[in-house]
Amino acid sequence: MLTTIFYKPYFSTTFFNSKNLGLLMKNQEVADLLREIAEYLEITDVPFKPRAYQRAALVIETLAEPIEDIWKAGKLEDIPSVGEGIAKKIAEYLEKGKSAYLKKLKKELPIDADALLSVGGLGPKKVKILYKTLNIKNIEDLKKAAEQKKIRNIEGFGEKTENTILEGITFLQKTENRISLGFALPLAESLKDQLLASKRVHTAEIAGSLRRSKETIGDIDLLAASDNPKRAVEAFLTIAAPKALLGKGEKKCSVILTSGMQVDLRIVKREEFGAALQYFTGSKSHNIALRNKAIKKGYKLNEYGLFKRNKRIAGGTEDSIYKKLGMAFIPPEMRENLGEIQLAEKGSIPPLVKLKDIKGDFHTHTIYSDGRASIEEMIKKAESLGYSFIGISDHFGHLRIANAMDEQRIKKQWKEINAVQKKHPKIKIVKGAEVNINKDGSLDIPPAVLRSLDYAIISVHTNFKMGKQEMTKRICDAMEHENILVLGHPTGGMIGERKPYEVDFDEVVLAAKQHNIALEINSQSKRMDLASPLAKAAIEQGCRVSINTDAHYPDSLEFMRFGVGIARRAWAGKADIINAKELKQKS
DNA sequence: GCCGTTTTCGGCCCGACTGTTTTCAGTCG
Repeated sequence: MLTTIFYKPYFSTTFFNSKNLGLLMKNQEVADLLREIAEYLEITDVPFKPRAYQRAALVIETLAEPIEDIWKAGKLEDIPSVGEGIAKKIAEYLEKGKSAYLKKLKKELPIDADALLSVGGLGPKKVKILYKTLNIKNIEDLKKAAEQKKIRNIEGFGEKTENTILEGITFLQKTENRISLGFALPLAESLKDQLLASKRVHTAEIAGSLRRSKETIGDIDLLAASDNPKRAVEAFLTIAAPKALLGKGEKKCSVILTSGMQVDLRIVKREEFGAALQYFTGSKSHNIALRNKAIKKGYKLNEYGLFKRNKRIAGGTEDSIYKKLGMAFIPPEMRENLGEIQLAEKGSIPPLVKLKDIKGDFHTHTIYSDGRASIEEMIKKAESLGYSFIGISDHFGHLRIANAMDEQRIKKQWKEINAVQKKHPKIKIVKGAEVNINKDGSLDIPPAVLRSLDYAIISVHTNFKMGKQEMTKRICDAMEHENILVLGHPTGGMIGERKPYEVDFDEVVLAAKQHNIALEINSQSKRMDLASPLAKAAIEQGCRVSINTDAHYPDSLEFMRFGVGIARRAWAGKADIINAKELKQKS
């Protein structure tokens, strides 16, 4: 057995507190409830309350702690933007699973507010008028009225609005899903590069949730600086060749690409670029907090700059804005209003892991299982990325669909690895395997083979639908085995395809920490698993993380940057990432 | 309904674009 150790085993003698991280499902439910309340209040024209509910929803959605725990601890009102009134409604919902307040609102306004408001071009005011004049309560009513050309006759509405509504309804049925960062980023980069090449802009940058490296995004936000915005917009339209034009003006333009992706382009002047980039990177919550800081200092912050009275005092760069507000620069990935502003004010933004810190990749496949390239092709690519090591982790066991290896084939593979290693002495090739966790928590590999590996990645590929307790026990039992380095794609979700399995994530984190096993951030476009809120929670608990690509092709090794983005959203430093350090030989 | 190096009361992010107006309300991000 080649004894390579990857990081110093540590074992805390103090018992660490168990915080039930769960999968934060309830947080989303509560956020949805508050948002729905806000919608009804908005339509009934209640002043200021809607925004209060929306703010609270936004905060709860991004909490890394289960709302049930906060409630049980009697600390709901400690959550920013949650006061007495909203705390009571949350408590009632968590206790009874429903809200009397929402029920009352729905009784007073018996319409499907959520659905109607999700139609593009329809806001609270129009929904209310449609209900009052045509008794439109849901999408079916709306569609019928539009098709019968009844809407155009309402005062304040017209033919165009009616058509927009009809288009909005069809669009609604088609686009439910958010797109993975892995698919959206290359597309956005290509648009940006072409825009730059057109020479119609001085500079261009990707903004929005994409720049914040969010695992999934709703649309692409592009920002460009130009002295001739009109020509820049024209150039963009030629490049994007959109299927639909949602809006076009002097300074901005919104389109739907043939892929169904929405792209928003905004053009600003050169001296405004930093302020605009800051503004359009968001998040909304971060920006509102930042703007309030500006107001308190007697400034005004908008997408054109930071102003004292009417004089611009910053705005050319993002850095200049944060500086003038008395803060350290905040990396885009951290801008979620989760405490980063307070850290920046103290000047203690932690150094986040960078792509260039990554020394190797532990999760890769070759033609020995379901990969599409030879060992040497993968090694060459890894070398070109400047890696000092690469782990080959083809499937082992009985996983037919992945062409998993048996004992004979893995021995053949080791021979080939040894030969390739000789040809490529600069990069260390480590012999791993990805092993399926059986339904009962055993591993689909003989103990002797497991021991002879340099390391194993264990992961769930079968029997996704089992009870939470059963799944938790299955995974935790599997982690008891020796020679395991990584728990692969720990929640099993596939973006747009499959929900994560049910598991008590806190227990998984505890077991991983206890057995010195790293949790994976799998950078495959479809996986992005762990996602950043869970990765952040795991790291806060002292768990290590391994950022891997699960590459099945040489070029897929470049997915690493998506995983690094997620890790940065999780506030991970170099020390939290096991493959951001060199391999160490044991004795 | 929330919040406070202006405040326990009186504020609440703000600018672009669209469509329907004929100077602006509504929507969006």
